[in-house]
Amino acid sequence: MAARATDVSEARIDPRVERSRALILEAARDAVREHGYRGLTIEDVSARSGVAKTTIYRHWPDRASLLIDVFESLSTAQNVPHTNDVEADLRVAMHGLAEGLRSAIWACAMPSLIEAAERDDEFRPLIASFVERRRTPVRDRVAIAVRDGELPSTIEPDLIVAMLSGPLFYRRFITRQPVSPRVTDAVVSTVLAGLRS
Amino acid sequence: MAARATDVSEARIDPRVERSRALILEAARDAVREHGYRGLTIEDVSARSGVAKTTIYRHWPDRASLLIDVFESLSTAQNVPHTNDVEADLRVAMHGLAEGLRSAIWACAMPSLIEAAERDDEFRPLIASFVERRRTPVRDRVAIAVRDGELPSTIEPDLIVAMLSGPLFYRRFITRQPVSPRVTDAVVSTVLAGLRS
DNA sequence: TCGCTACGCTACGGTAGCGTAGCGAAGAGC
DNA sequence: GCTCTTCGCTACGCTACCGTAGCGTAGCGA
Repeated sequence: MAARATDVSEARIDPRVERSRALILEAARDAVREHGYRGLTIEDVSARSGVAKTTIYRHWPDRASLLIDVFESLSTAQNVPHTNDVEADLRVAMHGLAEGLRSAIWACAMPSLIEAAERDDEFRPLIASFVERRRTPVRDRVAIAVRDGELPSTIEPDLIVAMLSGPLFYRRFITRQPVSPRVTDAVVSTVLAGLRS
Repeated sequence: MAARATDVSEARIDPRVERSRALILEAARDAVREHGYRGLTIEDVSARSGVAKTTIYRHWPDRASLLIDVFESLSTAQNVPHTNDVEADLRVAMHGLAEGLRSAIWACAMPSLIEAAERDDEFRPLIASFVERRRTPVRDRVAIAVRDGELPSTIEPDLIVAMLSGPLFYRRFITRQPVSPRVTDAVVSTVLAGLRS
């Protein structure tokens, strides 16, 4: 939902409301990270945040709505540099992804989001927008490289992004192996070499 | 778990027990596929299977034990051919994986398993053994190719497997895009070309 | 025929969590 | 200072599910 702070007409928000919402969201993020999306309970969030359960219901109609806002608040954009060396740029981007996978909160919440998207139609657009914010900048950079002839156009940018990011996700979530810089570098250079050959 | 049918002494199993266990496991598999690992309830399994709730408890001490058996029963091995053409062999293996990702029950349960492994230490060895049964044959095939000089030894087989499988998982679970044969082929040939260049 | 085993069934006691109602207190805004 | 909003708190009713107890029954094998 969000309090629509950008409203032109009336941006006046009671500071108490703002405080409550912030505390609730932060506690809910922690809860999701620890217990997953099915494990998030309003009473737990209330206990963690120190905000009364009733106050939570004053701001969100039900558990699902809060959950959606939590996931939305976790999504962060991906910065991709733009020099005249695609490989270097993508290397930077993938290191950013690897770093996020290693330590960011969204990485802990990712399995929950995947699971939620698999079960509930309601969450499906959510994972899409969630991923898109990190994927689009990378894909755009790739697309430019294709346009400029730095990369062949035989394989669409979407799939190239999958070939770059996929192995990192795979190691993080499936085999639970470390996603070190060395691994990231190997993936980027192998894939780009493969594309150019 | 399992009824230890390989016992030398007494392999005598009451057919009724066998029937109950089979019905329960099958219903539980369906339940996990539909509702995830947190959504599996004994009462639901009982209702689906037609087996009394008490009977379920006669065979499994609690919900978690049943869940573990469910996941174990879902894991299937991966067949990898062994001709003298690595690329062709890996292509076949990856098509098998893609096929599984598209339609197999274990693919529907995968998000649950990932989620479970992320939250509970108890499930962590489970996803390891689950994945290993599919990953090891592929890695072995790659290792042989490295030994025979068909692939360079600069990148360890483990990471090569990640570069091959990762993009498929990524498309299936993260972006929820189709994992078509065309995609699979593109991944295999790009990665192998990259390794050889 | 007689046990023995596994099963189904009903009925529990107990817990966790949902979402609601109503009241009194605090403090923001005017 | 007055009012109006927001909050905290306690107490609910309700549902879903856990895991258990106890009884009666069906069928197989000796």
